[in-house]
Amino acid sequence: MTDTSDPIPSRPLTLKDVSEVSGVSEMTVSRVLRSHGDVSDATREKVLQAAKKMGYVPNKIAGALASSRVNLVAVIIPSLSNMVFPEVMTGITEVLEGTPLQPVVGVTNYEPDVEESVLFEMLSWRPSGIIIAGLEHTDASRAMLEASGIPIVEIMDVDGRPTDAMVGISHRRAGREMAQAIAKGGYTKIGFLGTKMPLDHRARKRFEGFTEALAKAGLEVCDQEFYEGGSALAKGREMTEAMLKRTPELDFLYYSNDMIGAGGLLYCLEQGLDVPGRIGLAGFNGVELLDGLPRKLATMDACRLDIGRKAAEIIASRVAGAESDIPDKLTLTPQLQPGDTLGRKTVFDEDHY
Amino acid sequence: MTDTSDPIPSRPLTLKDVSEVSGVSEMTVSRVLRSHGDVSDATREKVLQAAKKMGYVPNKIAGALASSRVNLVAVIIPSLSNMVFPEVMTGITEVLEGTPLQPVVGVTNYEPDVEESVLFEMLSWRPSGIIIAGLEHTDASRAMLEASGIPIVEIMDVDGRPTDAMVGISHRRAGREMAQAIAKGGYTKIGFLGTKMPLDHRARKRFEGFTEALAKAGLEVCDQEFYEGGSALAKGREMTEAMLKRTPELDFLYYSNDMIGAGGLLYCLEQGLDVPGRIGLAGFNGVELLDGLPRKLATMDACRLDIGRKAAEIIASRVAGAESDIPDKLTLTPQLQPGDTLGRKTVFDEDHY
DNA sequence: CTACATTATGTTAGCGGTAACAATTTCCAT
DNA sequence: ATGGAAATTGTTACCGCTAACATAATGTAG
Repeated sequence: MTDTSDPIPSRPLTLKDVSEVSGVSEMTVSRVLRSHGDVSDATREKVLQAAKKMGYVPNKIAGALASSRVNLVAVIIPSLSNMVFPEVMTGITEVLEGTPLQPVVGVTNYEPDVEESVLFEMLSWRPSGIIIAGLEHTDASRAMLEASGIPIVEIMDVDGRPTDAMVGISHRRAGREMAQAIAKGGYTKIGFLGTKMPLDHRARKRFEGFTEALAKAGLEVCDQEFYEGGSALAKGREMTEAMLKRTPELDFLYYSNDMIGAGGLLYCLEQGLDVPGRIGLAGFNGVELLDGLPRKLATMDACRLDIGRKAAEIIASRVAGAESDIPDKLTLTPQLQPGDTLGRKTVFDEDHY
Repeated sequence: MTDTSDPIPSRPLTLKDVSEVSGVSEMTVSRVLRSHGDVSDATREKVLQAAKKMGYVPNKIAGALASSRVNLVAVIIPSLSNMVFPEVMTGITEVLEGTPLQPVVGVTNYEPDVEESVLFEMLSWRPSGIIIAGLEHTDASRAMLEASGIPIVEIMDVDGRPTDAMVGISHRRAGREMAQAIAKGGYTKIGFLGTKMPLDHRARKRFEGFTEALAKAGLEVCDQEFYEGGSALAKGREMTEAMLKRTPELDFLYYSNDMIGAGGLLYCLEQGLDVPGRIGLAGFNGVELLDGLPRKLATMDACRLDIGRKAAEIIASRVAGAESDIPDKLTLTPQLQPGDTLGRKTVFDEDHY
């Protein structure tokens, strides 16, 4: 496709090269390539052809420096390996595709220090906006965010004070609602299974809301267990087994995410336990994986797609300068999906378990 | 942390600002901040303190332009939402963390046109290297890759000719080996379930290798079904049901990925089918999810972590200029993991199922 | 056919850093 | 002292592109 007749193969092409070939000034080439300003059809064609034939790729670094405009949006998230953030990314990408903006992802592994350095790294590219997970950051990170002077959207969580804009759900409330549903279901001996939480603030807040609402209903968490690393599905299975052996009287298990919940569900079904009669189960997130399970695990959708979309919309509208109609602080409301594992209704007969 | 006494809040700080505050030239500040060249301890301290206190964040755009060095590695992959690419990313990140390089991800959704534009976009930032999934690209993409003059590693697949370097497994061979194992297991009526393949070349190649080796064994695929979108686990379940109803005599199902395979496995177990006696099952990828399933699905590890690692190592060593000992074309060899669903052996008694 | 708006192109001066080299200063061995 | 190497700091000229302004070409109303 590209012209291979060029005797000097290497040095990347510049505007000048294109301008020489097409016989106009660099500025005109620049205008054509950015479709900015008036250029006659004739020259436009000439330039486009030349650029294409030569295989010219503009240097955004130079462009960004000259125009101090960088169409990148930094997205800083804790992890890519659970199913939640990829879906947020999908939402972001979806919206940003309709704009000149482009997401750039940084991953922190839930570590504040890593977040700090990733943030620094990203800011040094002078992005047009930042989408960052969570409301908890190191002092230095917070200072950088504030000093950056660009739109910032903190996502996932709304239990706290954002630096700028915020889109998410209340994990405290999510925990509370689940606790209420459990209490209403008549369960009394409740176990909790989750990730080691010191760094996962959302999981922690759900747990706090959960215990708080349980307490209001005169209940408490009778047993709990935490894990780290490994296959979440297998962990859910193992932990459930361990917990039920240790505390057989439990009649409800609340999992901090759907994956370990699914593992627990599979375990309980294999054991022939009556779910949700003998024991109820619930997870959190609403991952689509659940659709394929033998029985539908109770869960609460974390609104991941929407969070991504709204966050991107806020950034996009701020960058476009338009007075946005999207509120700065947006609280989405997850719906509790009782599925087949919460509430002591009879199990349908057509079920094979 | 940062000094809030500054009366002019906005305009991002530059080297000059730092140089004025610390009373040395911009160049010296630059040297300190890059720990490059000789600077006396006294000035170094002075500069570092000033920079920190002011909250200075260097402008990499300017730096990159001036030095024509950009420590970014473009990583172009088809998707983030299945479990395979995040793991590749993990491998890449792991290795790159020990270098000044930073990965930047672009997602193509398996669409060649999107790949082309993502590639263009990325190249316009003049990255130091490219890691890109697959060997199939549009002519224009290929031309850009060749013209870029930077190290390129095409990953996942080795069945074809790379532009530059290549790390992956032979999907044809993976398909063949699975077919051979199935034939050896004495299965004869084989069904195939997979994604709609026109765009997923790796899945296609596995399928080709699979049918080819089956043919050699005098066998053929009796029934096949393809899906698109939705929850893979649920799809696997549905497709399996549909296929077994349509073609009940099937005694083996080969799935193009573990997720739908897992769905199929769950379905078969629910139906009380004797697995792997009455029917054998196998997937592909070796996702850790399988560890939590009631029975271990036969699969073949796609070496994702290693692919990511090796690809990153190749880029890193090329960028460092060192004559690398890593070969340019690297073929990893996935191991067939028969699990509990391939081979008509008895299921172990200590198993709970 | 002038006069003035309109459109099309070119020129100049940076954007904020860094390479390369120049100019100091410091430190020793002589 | 003293010359010269080593260490430290500064100066200059870009990197490749774009904003802003200048200029040239074209159109068009009076």
